[in-house]
Amino acid sequence: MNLISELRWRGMIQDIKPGTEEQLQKEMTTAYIGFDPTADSLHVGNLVPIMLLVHLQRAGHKPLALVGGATGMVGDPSFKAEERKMLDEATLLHNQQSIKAQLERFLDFDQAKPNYAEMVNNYDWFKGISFLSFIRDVGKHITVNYMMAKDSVKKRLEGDSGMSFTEFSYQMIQGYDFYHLYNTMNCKMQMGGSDQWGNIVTGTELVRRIGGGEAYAFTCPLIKKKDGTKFGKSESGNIWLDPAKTTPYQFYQFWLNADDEDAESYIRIFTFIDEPAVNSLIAEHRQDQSKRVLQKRLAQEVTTFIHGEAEYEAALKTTESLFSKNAGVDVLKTMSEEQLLQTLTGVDVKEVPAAALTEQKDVVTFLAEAGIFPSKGEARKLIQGGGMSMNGQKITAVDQKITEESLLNGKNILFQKGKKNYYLVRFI
RNA sequence: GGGCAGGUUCCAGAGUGGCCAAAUGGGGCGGACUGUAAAUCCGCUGUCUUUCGACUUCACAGGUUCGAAUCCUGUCCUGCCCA
Repeated sequence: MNLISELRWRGMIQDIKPGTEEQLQKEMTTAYIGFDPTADSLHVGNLVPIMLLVHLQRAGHKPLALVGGATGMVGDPSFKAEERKMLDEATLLHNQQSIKAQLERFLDFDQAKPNYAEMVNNYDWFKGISFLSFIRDVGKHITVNYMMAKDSVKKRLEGDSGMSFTEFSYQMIQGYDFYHLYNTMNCKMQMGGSDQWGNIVTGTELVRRIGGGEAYAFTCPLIKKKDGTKFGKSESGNIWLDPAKTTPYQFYQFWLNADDEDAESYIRIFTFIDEPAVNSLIAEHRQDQSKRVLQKRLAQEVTTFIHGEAEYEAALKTTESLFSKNAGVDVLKTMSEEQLLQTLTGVDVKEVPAAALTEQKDVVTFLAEAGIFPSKGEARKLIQGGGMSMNGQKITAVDQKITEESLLNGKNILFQKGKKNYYLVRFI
């Protein structure tokens, strides 16, 4: 399958340099995408670049994942309102290693394959370059006028917070990455989100002006939610790929909660389901949206891709027991503690000393001490707002006591904060 | 280096001596409705606190005043213009 036409029907092509498609058809092409080491795990926002690399490799080309050790020290100003805080070197190093470990699970690094994936870190080549040699050998080839004409830069120039020279330099640094990879690894193509287009084109310009070579690129539209809010966040923050940060159950829930409209584009972007199958799923979805056919399939595919089959099954089981109408909490009551814990895999567990039971604490104090709320004030506020349930029953009084009678099966209490946040309290 | 305009709570943005924990909008959270959706409506949104209230905030440091986000002095930072 032709990579570009595959990505095109999925709605994953925004800008594309002329000749890119021809290049891909002509020969096995090496292409790269950069990842920012801003945290020690990738999150769902990074999923699009990952998908691009996977598609690339499946189409027989060679993917490079670049971890931005150097660029991470500078910070991309593209379309951001303000300069971001800098990370220290130790943190960056730690983050790079964690990200590398994650990426290794999605791409095929088997060197026996002609198009095996590779990982590079731009810090490796930047650490040896002096400022003087850089501005002389590289800076010479790009005019400031050219750099300032970029939309990403213009926005900051027009804003009222200014832009430091450090940030302004960013596109040169990233551009040089491309040039470097072109020279050392015969990498002829770069991909990225559409906010990267400006930076990417600076790279192709450097390849052309310094080396006289031809480089290609395309970008993927940024994922937007229908309501315009940022993709990849939930009430509790980022959705991480690291199961220690976001449990597979929570991860599954994130996708299951996709908006009806968004689900139609997500299923194309975040799964590998082929076009006819996607079309029939969408048709089925439109017939009766309340069944959430798309969301369920989407959540299944993505969870399986990231966490594996077994974790998906567990997440599904947890979801069914917590949200299904006919099962619900009543079923949980009949379970042993072991069954309960197994059923509720991925739900936040809070451990509380068993002594707390005999002290007849009121819910507010109890919840604050159990760590479900940061303070009594917040616990009270939410309870008064009617947003807190215990074992499936709404808590109506702030002075309700927690005693042994509150126990679900003699051992635990299941709390529900808001509509979708569950906490299992275990007494130890 | 000179001139001008600014720095307010998550964001935008009012407030220019007491009625200010600070309008309004956005965002976030919660509730009702529903399909664990969207739209709509309602509530909460500095921290702690059962109520009263206490404490910390309007760039930073001092000062004037019974009382300052608001006035004065200095410092730092930003934008625009000039050099």
